[in-house]
Amino acid sequence: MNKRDFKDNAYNEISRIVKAMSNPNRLEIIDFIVNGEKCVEDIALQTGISIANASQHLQTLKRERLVKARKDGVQVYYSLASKEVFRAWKGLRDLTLELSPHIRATIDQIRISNEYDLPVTQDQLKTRTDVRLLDVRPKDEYQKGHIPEAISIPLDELEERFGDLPKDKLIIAYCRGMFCTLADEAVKILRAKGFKARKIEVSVPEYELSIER
Amino acid sequence: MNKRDFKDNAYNEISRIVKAMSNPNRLEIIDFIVNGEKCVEDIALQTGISIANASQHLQTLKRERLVKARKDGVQVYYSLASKEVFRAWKGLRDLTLELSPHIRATIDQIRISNEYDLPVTQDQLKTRTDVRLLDVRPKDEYQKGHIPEAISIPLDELEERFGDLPKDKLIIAYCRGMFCTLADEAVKILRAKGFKARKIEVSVPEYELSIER
DNA sequence: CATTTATTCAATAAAATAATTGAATAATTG
DNA sequence: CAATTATTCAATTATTTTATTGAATAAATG
Repeated sequence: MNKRDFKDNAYNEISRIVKAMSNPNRLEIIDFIVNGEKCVEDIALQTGISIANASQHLQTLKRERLVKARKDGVQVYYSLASKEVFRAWKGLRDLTLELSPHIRATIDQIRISNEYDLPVTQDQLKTRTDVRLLDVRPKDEYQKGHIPEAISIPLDELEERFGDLPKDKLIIAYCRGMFCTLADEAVKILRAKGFKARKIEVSVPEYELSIER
Repeated sequence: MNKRDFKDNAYNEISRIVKAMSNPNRLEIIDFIVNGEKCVEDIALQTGISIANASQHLQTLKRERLVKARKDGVQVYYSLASKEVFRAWKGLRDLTLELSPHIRATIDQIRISNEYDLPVTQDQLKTRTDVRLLDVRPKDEYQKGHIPEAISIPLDELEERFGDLPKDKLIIAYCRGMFCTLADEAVKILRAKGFKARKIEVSVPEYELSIER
């Protein structure tokens, strides 16, 4: 094999992987299943596309080995094939946030329109003892992995569980990450009830990646 | 703006950036200009495509702000817009190496067919004093940035400069990175002349990234 | 100012790709 | 066996992508 063929080979292979990630629906699927395996119906529901379409997108991702499938009864659960897939996804997401200031602005706007203070960074989190970390994702995602010390109150149970939360501490809510608004909504509700509450932008996979080094 | 519109917006934006990176020629261009700015002709020559085609691909990358252009007299020099672009590229490359073992195998085959020992890792590099680090890229790339302690002998000057290299030390050659064969060729030549020589896989941008943390 | 050189632009044509839908199929469970 | 769930298939449609020309533009040189 000559030099040119070798290079063509390599760049074509990368291109195929990148093309598999280049569709908005597939990007959203990746960003969703990062929080734990999900069946096709969950994914269709979350992304607002048809089940057949979701299945097809999942086949595309599977063909390129970006996701793995686990059959449990009649359902097939999909999850990311490896941490490396998450790293690549995060690289692309962070790049886009740098290159497209308007996306960053939209995120901030959503925060501001929900009457937010500045977000809390991950570093601040470690040094403060006057806070209570709150995971507002669905229970199953919490059970598959969460940030240490976090308690689980899924957003739709929040109204019934105000009693489990301290009034004197700052409640720091997190959810699925950058493009998820669960924690934003939780903070809004908590503030209306007189709690001190904020969102933190870090998600579980990002937290886990950050403690690896 | 509702939740769905916000998400569509975000994933569409990422998708546009990813699509700009999804073409094999553009991936090769990115991987090439990582080593310093290059004019259109250089890029066309390196990738084996026409000048008009190279220019067109560069416009696509520029439109998405992945590369920046600097005009110098009659030439336009292109380079990556930021470190974040390199990080994203590296994420995709590393992901592909994990997902496509056959690419890794091809790289190793090229190494083996050139009679190589196991490659030296970056960590080993720091602890050894019995080595001489050799940058075999074109002079201009060395001048734009190189690994500390490395001396510059472009591959096409190697035959005339054997005298500048020690016979008693291990010569560790590096070039543009994973898919570049300059260092492989240098090692082959050096060994034929009785030098102890190896390639190291790390490139300058990867080295710089690694010392950042 | 005319010429040369590098790059971009515009238009074309070819090719490939791929997104979506609904119906059909297959597998599992009760 | 009926119901549920997931996957595949085929057809349609749309869209995009890409390489190739040759002309246009811009800067430098004689």
